[in-house]
Amino acid sequence: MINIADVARHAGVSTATVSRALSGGHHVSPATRLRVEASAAQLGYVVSSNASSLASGRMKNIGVVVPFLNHWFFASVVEGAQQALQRHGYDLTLYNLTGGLEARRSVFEHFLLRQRVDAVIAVSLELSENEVARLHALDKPLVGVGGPLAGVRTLTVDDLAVARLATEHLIALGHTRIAHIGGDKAFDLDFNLPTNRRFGYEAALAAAGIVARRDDFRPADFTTAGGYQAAKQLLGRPHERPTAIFAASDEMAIGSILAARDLGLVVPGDVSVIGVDDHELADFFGLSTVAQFPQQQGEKAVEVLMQELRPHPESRTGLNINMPFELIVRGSTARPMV
Amino acid sequence: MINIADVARHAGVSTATVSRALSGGHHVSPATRLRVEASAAQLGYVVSSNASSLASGRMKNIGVVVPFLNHWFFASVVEGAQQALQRHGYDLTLYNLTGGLEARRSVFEHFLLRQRVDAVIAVSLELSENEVARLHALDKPLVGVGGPLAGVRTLTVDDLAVARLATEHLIALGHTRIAHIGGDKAFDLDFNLPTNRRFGYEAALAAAGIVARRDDFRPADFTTAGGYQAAKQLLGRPHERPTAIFAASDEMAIGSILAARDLGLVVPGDVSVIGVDDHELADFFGLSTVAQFPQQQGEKAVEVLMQELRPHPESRTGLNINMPFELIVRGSTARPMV
DNA sequence: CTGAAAGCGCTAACAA
DNA sequence: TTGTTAGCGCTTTCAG
Repeated sequence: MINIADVARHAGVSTATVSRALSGGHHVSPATRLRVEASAAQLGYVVSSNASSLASGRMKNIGVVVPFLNHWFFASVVEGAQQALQRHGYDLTLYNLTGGLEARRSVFEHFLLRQRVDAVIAVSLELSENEVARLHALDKPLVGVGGPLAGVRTLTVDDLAVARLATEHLIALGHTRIAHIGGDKAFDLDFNLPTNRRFGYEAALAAAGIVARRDDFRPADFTTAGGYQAAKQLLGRPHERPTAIFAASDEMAIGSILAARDLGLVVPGDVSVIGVDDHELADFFGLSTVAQFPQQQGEKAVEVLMQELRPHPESRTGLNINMPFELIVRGSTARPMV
Repeated sequence: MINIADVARHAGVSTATVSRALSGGHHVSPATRLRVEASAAQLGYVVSSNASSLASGRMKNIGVVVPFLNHWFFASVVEGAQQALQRHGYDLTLYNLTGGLEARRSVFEHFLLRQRVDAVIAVSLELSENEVARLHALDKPLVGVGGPLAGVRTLTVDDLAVARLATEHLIALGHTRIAHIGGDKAFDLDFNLPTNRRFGYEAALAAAGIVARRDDFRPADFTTAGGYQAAKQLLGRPHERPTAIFAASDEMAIGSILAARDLGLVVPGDVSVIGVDDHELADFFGLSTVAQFPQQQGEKAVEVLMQELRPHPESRTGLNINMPFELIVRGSTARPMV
């Protein structure tokens, strides 16, 4: 392995100059910088990140923690973050908490603290105060994606507004019997997104002077199968069948479409269906939805972090950063038949 | 930050002893080991991985390279690898090549060579000889998942056998008009899996004395939408409609099921459909399939690597390691109606 | 603008 | 079994 001394010798300068020339290039004359760069390239020199980190305290590596990876949303966030980091010359070290409580503890007690990362991005994770405190104690910037995390800079979409928008779309089309498939309690524990979306739905109804019937809400588990089952119950009722369903995720919305079909109902003729996410299958199913952009969220998280990692964090944004969302109307929503 | 010297002082031993006690614990008396461990715990000491790596040459970190993350199969492999690595006390640094050629070069020229990783796992990636050579030159073990990579230890499922098994299942049920939806040329570039699966299909037919009709094969892009379109073509033919479809992925198989339904055909009454993967939606759609176990593949890749990373690699397995697969029969396949 | 030299925190000979 | 000590390769004052 060829090291900084080799380059210094080859370029006829000191190792200090090589270091300076290769990192930022401040306080080095253009001429020598060029010479050093040429030597480095010629010799195929690559800095040893360990030595560099040890000496400088910068790791050029950030930790990303996700609950699981095996899910469209999380995978997209990570992918976005990875690409953004790569542009900045950073590595991404991935931790996923699928392994349960033990894995979680081990991540926080050993891995994140090994001084491997400059900062941490926590995706859809409700960190305990203890966990947050630990990170803060180490002076490691932390940004959250999609939770609300006490005292932590977090990127969130306004779930209430998202749900309101979706519901308003249905109301504007003329629907008055609008059911909602939301998350069950298990999901509320880790991020109270289901509750927020339900509130948004109810707020939109209320604003339109519609009273939400209690049995027009059904909890499910955010999967296609869960949405299917919930929709079957909703649509199979002999009386007062809803003419529209707002599902809190596209996967549940797709389940609803399939449930409607299996009951012989036509979408959107008999039931309109709208979801949230703009999942990769949404287009195929012609599903109207409120898109959120997970990849972009990952990228943005990185930008925020880079900001914070700079010596003098200028223009720090507020603690809560609102991410965009957008109504996408496809074929699954239409005016109700009279 | 509290360091090894602090622990040494607290435990009344030298830093060398602390180092030994905390890593493996060889050549240390049980008594002092206990004492050191107690001190470390009490002080909240965590080794600086940089210093440790710099001194030892071991990074305790492995690089995983995937073409994209945003896909069930890759995400599952990574998840499996991550969990296995965590058990071994290793970190996982993720590289994805979604960014195109430039990103790819940058990964290989800078990131992987920064001496950050002890080894590399390449998932479904056709590495160039140059790229492989580079890694070998650095003495970095490399294991592939799901390609065949020249000169590299690779985990593969026998795609030919997988396809044969699926097709044989249909033949055994009595089908003779069996269509195949495979991958198009674009996919063959990166891993010639589509070709292998097609060969397996043809081999099974040939063994049963069935001649494969040319127009019973349709290429698609491994997505649900692609499978849907291909199946529409296959099933919409006025004459000699196939009674069964073998799709090279579950997503295409699901597309086929939906296409059949839209044509008013009943699955499996009018058409049987079988896929490959055991995708998370397979169960929901009652899809018969040949399961492969991506998570397990990720774990296995780690085991192989750990083996190789040990001082004296015992019992090295062959270059090609066959991964298991399994026929799972659900409701989408049945005897053809006579 | 450039060089000399002191660490960064740990591991691994080597000695004891 | 334990301690001493010389690096690992780089960054960063501090001089010049």
